Amino acid sequence: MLEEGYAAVSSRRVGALVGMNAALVYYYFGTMDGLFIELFRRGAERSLDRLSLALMTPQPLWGFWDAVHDQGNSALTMEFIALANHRKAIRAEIAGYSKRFRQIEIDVLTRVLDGYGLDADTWPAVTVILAVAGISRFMLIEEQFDVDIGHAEMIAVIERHIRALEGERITGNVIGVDGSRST
Amino acid sequence: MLEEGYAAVSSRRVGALVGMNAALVYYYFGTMDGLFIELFRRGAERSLDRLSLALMTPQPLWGFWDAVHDQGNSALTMEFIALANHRKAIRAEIAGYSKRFRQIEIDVLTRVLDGYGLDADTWPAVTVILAVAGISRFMLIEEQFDVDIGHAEMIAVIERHIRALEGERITGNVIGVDGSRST
DNA sequence: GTCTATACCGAGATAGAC
DNA sequence: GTCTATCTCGGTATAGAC
Repeated sequence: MLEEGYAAVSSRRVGALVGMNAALVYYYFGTMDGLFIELFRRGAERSLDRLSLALMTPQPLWGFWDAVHDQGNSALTMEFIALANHRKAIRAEIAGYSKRFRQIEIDVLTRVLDGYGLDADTWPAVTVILAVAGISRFMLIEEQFDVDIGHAEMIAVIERHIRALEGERITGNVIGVDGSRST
Repeated sequence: MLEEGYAAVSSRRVGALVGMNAALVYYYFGTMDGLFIELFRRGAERSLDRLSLALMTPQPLWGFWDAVHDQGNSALTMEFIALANHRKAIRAEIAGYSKRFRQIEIDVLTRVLDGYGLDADTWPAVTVILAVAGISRFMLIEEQFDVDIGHAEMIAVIERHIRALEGERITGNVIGVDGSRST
């Protein structure tokens, strides 16, 4: 799916990949849609876990930035968004998870930013979240196309603001993809 | 392509849609890739024209915001990005146009923002561009999924900053998709 | 649970008549 | 320039043996 796009994912190829028969895809997932939904769910649950961990850190803002800035799932997410364009079941799935993500981010960061003394009227927490997430994803997409004009400057600006609120990043808090904590 | 995804675009369907034979697609475009590239080019050229017009306005910042924020092209752009994941020719095409867009934006807005007295060290023009473009596109994607939590607040924050730099928006300057000027 | 066999469809692409 | 005819491939999905 990552290498050749969602259209290249077929029961025959999945079967061949795992060394089994293509018909088993239908036995286990019913339809191809079922397979895609299950695949999306597993990835989304992992991402939710990772986000929660990052937000429980002593530096939740740095944690959020790291979680959202990291590459891994970005290309796959794009593929699912394109896939959702014409598969209603998948569209509903993505919408549901997006809202869950957003709600967790809002719940935690509203308190955190308030604690840092950020004025919620000029910068509501949800706008900080949208800005960081949007800018991050945009840069990740551009990187896929080897377009990185201004990325370094953008990252510098964002990290300057995070630093002003939450202080210098303490590297020991970084949460890995597997939930591990770097030393 | 918009309604059912790029995978649903086939020579047979294109032929049927225009009431002619499927083989003509190959006569005119060589391959399906050729058709996609031509389609992308035409859309991109139109968007480039529109951007240029918006930046020639007496309020280039508002013009930029409108051009990037509106975009009926967003869903189509997502589809092309997904398509580019596994078609090298299209990937190169998108990369090239992205850089052209970015360069025009930088050329104009660097001068404009400097004229407004914005400090280029704390907020280089390219970071303003990336932020506005990234946040916009993120919200447009979310809207496709009926997720709009915090969008109104986000728009308010961005427009407040534009207003602080460029003053109240003068509606007579709005450039339509067709290049027309609203009254 | 895993397989084979198969039905059915539509994809990309080309050859060649007109 | 437009068509018909056709090749080859691989897709989704199901039936039914083992």
